Amino acid sequence: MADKITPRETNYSQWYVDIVTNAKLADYSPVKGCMVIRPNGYALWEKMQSILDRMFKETGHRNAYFPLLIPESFIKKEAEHVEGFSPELAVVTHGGGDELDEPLIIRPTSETIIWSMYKKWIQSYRDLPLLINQWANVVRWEKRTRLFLRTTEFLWQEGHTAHATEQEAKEETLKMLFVYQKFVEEYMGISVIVGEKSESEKFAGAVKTYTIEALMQDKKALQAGTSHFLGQNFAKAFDVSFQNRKGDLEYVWATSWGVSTRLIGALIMSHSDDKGLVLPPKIAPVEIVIVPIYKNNTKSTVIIYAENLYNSLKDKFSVIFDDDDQNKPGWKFSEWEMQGVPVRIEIGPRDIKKEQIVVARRDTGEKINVKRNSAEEKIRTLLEDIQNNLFRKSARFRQENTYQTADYNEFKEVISQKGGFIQAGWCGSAECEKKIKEDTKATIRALPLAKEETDRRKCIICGREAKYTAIFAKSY
RNA sequence: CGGGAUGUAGCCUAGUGGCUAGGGCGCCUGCUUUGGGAGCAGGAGAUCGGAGGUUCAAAUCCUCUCAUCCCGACCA
Repeated sequence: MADKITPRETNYSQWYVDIVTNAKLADYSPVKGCMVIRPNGYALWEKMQSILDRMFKETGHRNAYFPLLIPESFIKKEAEHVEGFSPELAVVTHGGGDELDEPLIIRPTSETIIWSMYKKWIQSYRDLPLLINQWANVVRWEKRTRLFLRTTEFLWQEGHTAHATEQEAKEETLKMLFVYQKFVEEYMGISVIVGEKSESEKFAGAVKTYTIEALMQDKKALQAGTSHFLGQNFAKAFDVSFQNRKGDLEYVWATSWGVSTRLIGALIMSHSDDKGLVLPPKIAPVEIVIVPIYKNNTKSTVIIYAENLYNSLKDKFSVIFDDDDQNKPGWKFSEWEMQGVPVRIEIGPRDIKKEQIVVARRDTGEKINVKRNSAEEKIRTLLEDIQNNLFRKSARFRQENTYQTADYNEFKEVISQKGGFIQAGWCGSAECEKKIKEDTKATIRALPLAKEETDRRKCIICGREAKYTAIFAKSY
């Protein structure tokens, strides 16, 4: 059979599309730019949700749900916010057969509706902090869409918090940024740069935007999560104030932070190979698949042996026993590899004789023989090993594709020939940032929080004193 | 929103004006198989993306339109 997945070398974009469709993660919808998330893709999202949701709750947040439809006037209340989002709004003009008095927008994000409610809920410092998260869908009318990475409608979570002091809101912003970092690195196995966004790249309406940036296999950057310090911008726009202990009225300080189904795209482009999806065990909906191998005369023996193993594992792992009689083992191997299952167990008559099982790992393709009586322990270790290996690979990849330069010609050379992250000095001016973008298509992905010792004290463009060490890259 | 490509069965595809649109995968039935995408036999499935036009005759030519992908400009 012909290969279903276009090799990365041949066409990286097509490879990505092939992975998504062949692993049955998503499919195109009848509406342009929208996608259907299929059970395999949705199971991934549910897994991410459950881990993140736990982390949000551990940091004191509660879930709520705000409406999909927002009065058009709300979005216009914050100047930068409206400017940023106007081009990508979907607007509802009719309802129940009649034209609406005021058009409704479908939320592109929920700051405005949430802050209109916070106005009602916050009067006193005793009402603060208010720590709310919501899991929702949002719609942004995009010119160019790509499965998971940028679709017209997508799923995400958005945290919206209100605080009595600037300091506390800033701490919250960073706290959640680090929650994202932990989640993406420890669970998704993706190494990220943690940093602040430049003025031109920050969220419309934010005072400061922070980001975790990952590097995909094609050496392009992907913003994997953002956390914003909103200052008092929305509090002022929606007149949300509180009385402090002294009885004075003050505006509330705000944050918002989100990750989306785009993370699934990041996951695919970080770990997967030409055989299909590769999933880190901690995020894999199915950790183990057992494939029995038999001839007619050995079938019952093998099935019983395999079923026995399945029963001993099923309470400890997420495991599937693929006893489908229609497909041959080779077909199953390919299929489960395509779907990214981290560990495959093969059991045939030869193994039963030796009281062993064959264990194949998805990340390296390596097969090992494991004694039946130590199976559980070995598999547990192996899953951990795969998880660690994927993260190490991701970290090494990012490191190996991060360059440092103080010379603009070299900068341009690296961006166009190699890709990856480039660390360089930046004076902080929008002009220099713009020039780089025009020359090379690279943007500032982050101003890393971890200040590394560098000797790049000059701006890569203008040669003036550098205020920042910036990470540049072409991005999604 | 510009440039390019593509639309023929669930998927891939042959078919540059001429008879009943051909093949592969998948699907259904039966038998044989099963350690890296099995074999044989039989079977179902297509108003050729849509609309209009040219012609004795259109999947094929023309016009319009819709959709998707790829590449750019804008964005989680």
